[in-house]
Amino acid sequence: MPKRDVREGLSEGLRERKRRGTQQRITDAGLRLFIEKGYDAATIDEIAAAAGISRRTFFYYFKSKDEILLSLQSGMGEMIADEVRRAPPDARPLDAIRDAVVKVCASIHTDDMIAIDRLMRSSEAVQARKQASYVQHEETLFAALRERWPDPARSTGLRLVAMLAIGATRLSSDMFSREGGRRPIGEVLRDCFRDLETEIASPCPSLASSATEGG
Amino acid sequence: MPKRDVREGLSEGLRERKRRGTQQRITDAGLRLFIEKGYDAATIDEIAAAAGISRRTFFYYFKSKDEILLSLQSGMGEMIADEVRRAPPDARPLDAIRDAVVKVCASIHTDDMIAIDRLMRSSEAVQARKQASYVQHEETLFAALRERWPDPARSTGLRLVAMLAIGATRLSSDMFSREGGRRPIGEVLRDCFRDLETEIASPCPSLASSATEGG
DNA sequence: TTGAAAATTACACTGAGTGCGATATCAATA
DNA sequence: TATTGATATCGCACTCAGTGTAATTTTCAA
Repeated sequence: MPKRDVREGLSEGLRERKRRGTQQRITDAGLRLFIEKGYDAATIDEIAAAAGISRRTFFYYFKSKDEILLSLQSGMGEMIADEVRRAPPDARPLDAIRDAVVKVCASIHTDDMIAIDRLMRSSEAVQARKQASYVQHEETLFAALRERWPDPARSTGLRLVAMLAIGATRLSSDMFSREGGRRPIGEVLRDCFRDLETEIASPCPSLASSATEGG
Repeated sequence: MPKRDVREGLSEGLRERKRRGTQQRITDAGLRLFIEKGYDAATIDEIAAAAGISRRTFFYYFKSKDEILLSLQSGMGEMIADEVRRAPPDARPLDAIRDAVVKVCASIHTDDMIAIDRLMRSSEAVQARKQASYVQHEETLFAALRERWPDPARSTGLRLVAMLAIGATRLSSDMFSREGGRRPIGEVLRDCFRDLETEIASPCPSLASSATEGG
């Protein structure tokens, strides 16, 4: 009698526990070695050895070396999207996202954030993949926005708002890291979004604007 | 008599001509092979052979395989920035950028654009580096914006406007490629920027939307 | 207990990218 | 013309990331 696999999420037993353990050990070993010797100098052989597994098993857990770093920020997009889904329906999308981002970022260990950010900066390829993961976040967020404000006429606009919001987040976390975390991330974020609104929304509507003027 | 090295840009002689020729041959060979066999399957050995050079010389011209593709869109950022520098000073930044982007994109062969876009989509690493190059464009554009509107208080806002504009460009070129180039790129771009303004600038768009409800 | 699925491993292979050193070519000068 | 220095070209050997394959062990459910 099959015991109804509905309990999938609970205690998947030894297998699942081991799996999580191994994954964690790889991440820890990787992070430690990256910090110790730099991203490029730390080889997969070393990481695998430090994690107590074989080289081949590493690739069973991670598709590539940079996934170690990428996996650390993979949940962000979903977390922000979830917050947005909970936003009051009469809010402006941009406000809803700002509040969501502030809330999510507040829940992250800032020390780790700075360390990881520094690491990512040390390799061009990783840096590039990080940017790509932001695009992923944009799309996740966009999906949430469309659920909240389903009018298809607004779709493209919402896509851009998602871009913008993730962009502001990117800029904020950048500033935050470069400042060494002196100001709280929430504050940096709010400032960014405020500056954005000042720049976009308010500048004198009196000026002749969108004339299709060739130059 | 040293002939005034000021003429650097003109006909730097045989050496420079050869150099450009080789670079072009590598690019051509690479592009052809990428299209023929796919990005991953085309090896550097093959590309070098097809370009009539040695494998080692390839790396003298390009830092890596993906640089062949990246080099094709490397000028974009500067071109847009130059256009922005020429914009009337009373224009709104976002309008200035939009016009600049429309102008620059109009000068690009769309067939190539679509082909290259498809290629980039075929490799995650290249895709990632492409995103990274957009960030580069953002920064180039931001520099131009700061020259035009130097008020330091607006700096962060302008940084975000640059993000936004490049984002709109990214989205447009994405839509354009996915549409297979049916609509002219300039039109797609304008629509994007218009949708953006509608979504952002208007005080409360959530109430007065024409409910074009679809499935 | 048994059998399927998941996890782990070794081995061999391809291909990107680098370091090094040798040789060739260009461009200018004595 | 010979010399010289910078720029190009090339071959070789190396490291390392990532993959394919196939064999072995471990977990888990029936």
